Amino acid sequence: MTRLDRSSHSGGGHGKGSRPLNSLLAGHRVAQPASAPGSRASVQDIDLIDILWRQDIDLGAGREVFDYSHRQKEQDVEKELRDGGEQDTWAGEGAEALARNLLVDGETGESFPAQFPADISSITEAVPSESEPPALQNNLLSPLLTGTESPFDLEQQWQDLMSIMEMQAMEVNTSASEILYSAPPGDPLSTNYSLAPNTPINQNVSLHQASLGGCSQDFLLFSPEVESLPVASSSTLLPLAPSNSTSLNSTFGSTNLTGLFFPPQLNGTANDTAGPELPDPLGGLLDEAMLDEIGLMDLAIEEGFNPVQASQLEEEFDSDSGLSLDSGHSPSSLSSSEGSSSSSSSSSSSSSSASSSASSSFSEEGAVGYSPDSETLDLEEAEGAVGYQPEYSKFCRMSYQDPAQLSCLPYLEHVGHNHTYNMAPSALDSADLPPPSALKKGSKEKQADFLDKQMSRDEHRARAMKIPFTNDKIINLPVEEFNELLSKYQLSEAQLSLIRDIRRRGKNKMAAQNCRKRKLDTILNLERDVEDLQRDKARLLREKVEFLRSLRQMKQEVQSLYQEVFGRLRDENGRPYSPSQYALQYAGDGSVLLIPRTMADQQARRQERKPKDRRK
DNA sequence: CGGGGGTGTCATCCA
DNA sequence: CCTGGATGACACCCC
Repeated sequence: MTRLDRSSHSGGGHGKGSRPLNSLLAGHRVAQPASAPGSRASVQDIDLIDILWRQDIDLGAGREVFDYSHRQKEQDVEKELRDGGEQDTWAGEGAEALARNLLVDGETGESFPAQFPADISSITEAVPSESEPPALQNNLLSPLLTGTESPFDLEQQWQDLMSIMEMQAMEVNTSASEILYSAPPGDPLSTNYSLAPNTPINQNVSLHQASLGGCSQDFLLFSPEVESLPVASSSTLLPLAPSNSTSLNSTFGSTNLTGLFFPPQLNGTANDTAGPELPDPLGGLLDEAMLDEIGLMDLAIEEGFNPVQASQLEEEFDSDSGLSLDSGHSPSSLSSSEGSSSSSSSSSSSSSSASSSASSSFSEEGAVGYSPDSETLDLEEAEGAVGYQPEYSKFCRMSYQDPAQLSCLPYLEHVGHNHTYNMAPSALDSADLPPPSALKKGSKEKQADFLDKQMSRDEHRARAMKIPFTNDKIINLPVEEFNELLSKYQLSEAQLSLIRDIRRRGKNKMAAQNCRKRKLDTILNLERDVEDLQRDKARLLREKVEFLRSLRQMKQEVQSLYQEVFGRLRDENGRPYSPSQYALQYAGDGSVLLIPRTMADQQARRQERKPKDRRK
């Protein structure tokens, strides 16, 4: 059994023990599709990770740090969406953003609409007309939408949105696209959303503009400076008089907003052509829309997320406390390498290969090392070698690989893979049987030939030099016993030298095997670590999206409240206030003030400049 | 035939 | 100094 597992030496099996490892590695790096059963990272997972990559880019971390074949795959997918073959996706994103009137921050790699400043002004100032419902909406709603958010938060949201959008765009080409665009039935955005799966970026543009535009006013309500505001006059501070608010409700009802989110003019080009007469009147609303979209995206993410994997993630998040733990799973983890040779258990739990698990079986470790190579089949030595193996187990140190397991079936070990190159011609000539071509096809000769092929170089040499004991012993005996053994025989200098070489080579051979195995395990551990980190990232992203969603919900509630309050306000004549001329401000002491728009805008601008100055 | 993976070996460092 | 483990580098083999 174990010997079959550890048939890496055999030509036919060609490393059954190690092949899976490499296949795994290859699968992660290049060949295997991410959704292949053997692959642990699904497309969705990778996409999520990509989102976080982008955030890393925002923070200045180069994506190439994490770049793997995932990126390759993603690029392939994106190539279907894009004409250009950008090397890097976010470079491509930047190009695309430019194409859609976006500017890309060269420092952060972040995209933002080129006309963003204009939008702010247009939103805050260019909509005085009361007869313009969208403007009213904007003026009404925008203060509430991002009042608690700094521009940075908004840009973060923007980044999230972009990332998620891109992910969506990618997944349009995948089977998950249906899932992605199946929004909850209750969500009013779902219809619009599902209608434009192929133009997410355009939506992004408008949304972003809207969000940033709305941001400029959002300080009104929650401005900490409200108290210090030279409130125009007592006349502007009006009692909140309940009255009919039908017009406002019909105009500003959040349920109606959805229809405004994705009209044709919201596409980037449409915005350009729309001109000043469409000064993004939906700014505030679109901020909301963006949040809605984020929520949708979140849903998309969550649904697009491989459910199995998601649940897996949940479990693993709970169970995985960190990389160290994970690496602990692995027997031959980096930390274990120091003591790996002294403890069989250190390699027993190896996740990876059959060979490692086989090596954990101590009973089979008997002749760790060289013995299996052939001596056990040496007719002259077979008895001694076989009989001796158990003893070896006492003395031999454990190794990752235990060639000993092959000792019982050495023919499996060396079928078709005899490293007799470099062999000294003299030794070969003197030791070898006549070349196969010279042999008749008798069964005995066949067997001899076969056995001969099983012999390693050193065995041939040992036989040629008439070494009176097995290479197994030479290699695996402890020093004392080894010397004792040597002393028992009258050996020539050449023989002694060969024996020493055999011993050295044999030990080095095992060491090399261990070394390679360890290296492989290290790589696997690192890959696992990477996967864990990716999962962590995905989890964090999901949490973030969740937070954004709840934030959006809160904003919606505040917005509704704002509408409700504002809609009930009446002036001295009993008429409702125009949202374009008045705005509510939330004072720090909990009171709500009604102030003229102009004042509110000024204050908003003041608020806006402050962080900018601070940045400078 | 060339490349990739596995293996053995050598040289070297180090404990 | 000897022994042996670890490892990079190289050569070879097999597929």
